[in-house]
Amino acid sequence: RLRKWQSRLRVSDAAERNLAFALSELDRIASQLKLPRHVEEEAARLYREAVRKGLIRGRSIESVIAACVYASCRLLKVPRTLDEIADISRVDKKEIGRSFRFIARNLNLTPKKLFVKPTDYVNKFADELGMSERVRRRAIAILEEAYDRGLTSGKSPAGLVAAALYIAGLLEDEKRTQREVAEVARVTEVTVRNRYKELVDKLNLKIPV
Amino acid sequence: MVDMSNVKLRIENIVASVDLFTQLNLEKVIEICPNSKYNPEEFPGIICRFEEPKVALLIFSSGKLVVTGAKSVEDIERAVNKLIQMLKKIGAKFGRAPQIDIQNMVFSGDIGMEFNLDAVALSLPNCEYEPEQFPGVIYRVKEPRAVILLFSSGKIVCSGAKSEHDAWEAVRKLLRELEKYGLIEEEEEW
DNA sequence: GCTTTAAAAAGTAAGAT
DNA sequence: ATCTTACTTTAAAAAGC
Repeated sequence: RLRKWQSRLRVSDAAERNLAFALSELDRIASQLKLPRHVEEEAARLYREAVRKGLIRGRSIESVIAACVYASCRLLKVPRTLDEIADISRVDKKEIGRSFRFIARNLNLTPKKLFVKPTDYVNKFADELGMSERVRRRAIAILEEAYDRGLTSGKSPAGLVAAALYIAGLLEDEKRTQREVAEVARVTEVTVRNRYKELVDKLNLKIPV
Repeated sequence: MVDMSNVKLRIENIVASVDLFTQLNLEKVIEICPNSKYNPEEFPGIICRFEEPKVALLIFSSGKLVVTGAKSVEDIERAVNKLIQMLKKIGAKFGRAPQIDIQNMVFSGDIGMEFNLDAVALSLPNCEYEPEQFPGVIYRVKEPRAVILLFSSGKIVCSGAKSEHDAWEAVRKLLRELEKYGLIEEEEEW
């Protein structure tokens, strides 16, 4: 009888210790990324739900917490790249991505709920690049036309937004280098260049020389 | 009825598990396998490659094998028989015919139509689409059990099926779902 | 869970020239 | 800048850690 009691206490002890560790890790990531409180709270809620459904088995607490942070950002439309989260997590991007897809599947986080409009990424990157409202509008118009022309399926949203901002910068005389847009979007210059070429070619954009 | 007349499937890889029903001394087996690798510390089996038929074999001391890279079931049978002939020279005894089980078949294919994957992901239930991580939509078919990767070009990859018939059945189910949610007739209106 | 093997799809990445 | 090579995703088995 007493033994059973003790083992239960031990189990709840371990569970509490794990939760405390998870929440402290969440706090660390949230503060470093300067995430709004509601995003951190949603990530905590997702994590508790994942624990309740036994989704942590076979995965590290750290990768699941990082995945919950990313999922929370997606759900609440607070643009953050997986790279930014991976930078401050001890777990690598690939592992966080796996945990993210796993919890998304099991917590019914559908592509629809997780969809973040390119517009939100345009604003985030433009903020970091100090670009004007005029450039943002232009970039969004380019992205909309690209979508209508079927040029965006399967492509990295970050790469597309980076290229659109690069082009909009040239058109509106607020140039930023490919290196600068690539850096904020966390893609390579080659990706920006490839998207840029395709958009300029297929949308017949006239770039001032 | 779903129109499958424009759909193509091509076999790319077959994985089979095989039981030779004979224990093997891998140290002896290595010496008769030309291009093979054996590092028990990193992997318990011998990794052996045949050029004809072009397959890769994983050989275990239990007498069980994994044959991969084949493009046909016949290739697997030929590879297994070839290995058996080699093992006989090294003194292995075979009391019964090997048991070959097809475990997985991978196909590449084409649905013959382009897709707006954002639209597919929005309406097709139980699918995954994370273009930042992988360019295709991932769709899991329960029965027959298989997974299909759908790309915007309409090209697909179907894996997990245990027969060509199952692969076609899985693709048929995906097409039924795409049709059900109005994702088939698009084309102009993206 | 991981290790090893094969193969395709399309996109992105990395290192070399 | 462009090329080549390589890695992301999917499935499954083998024996052992």
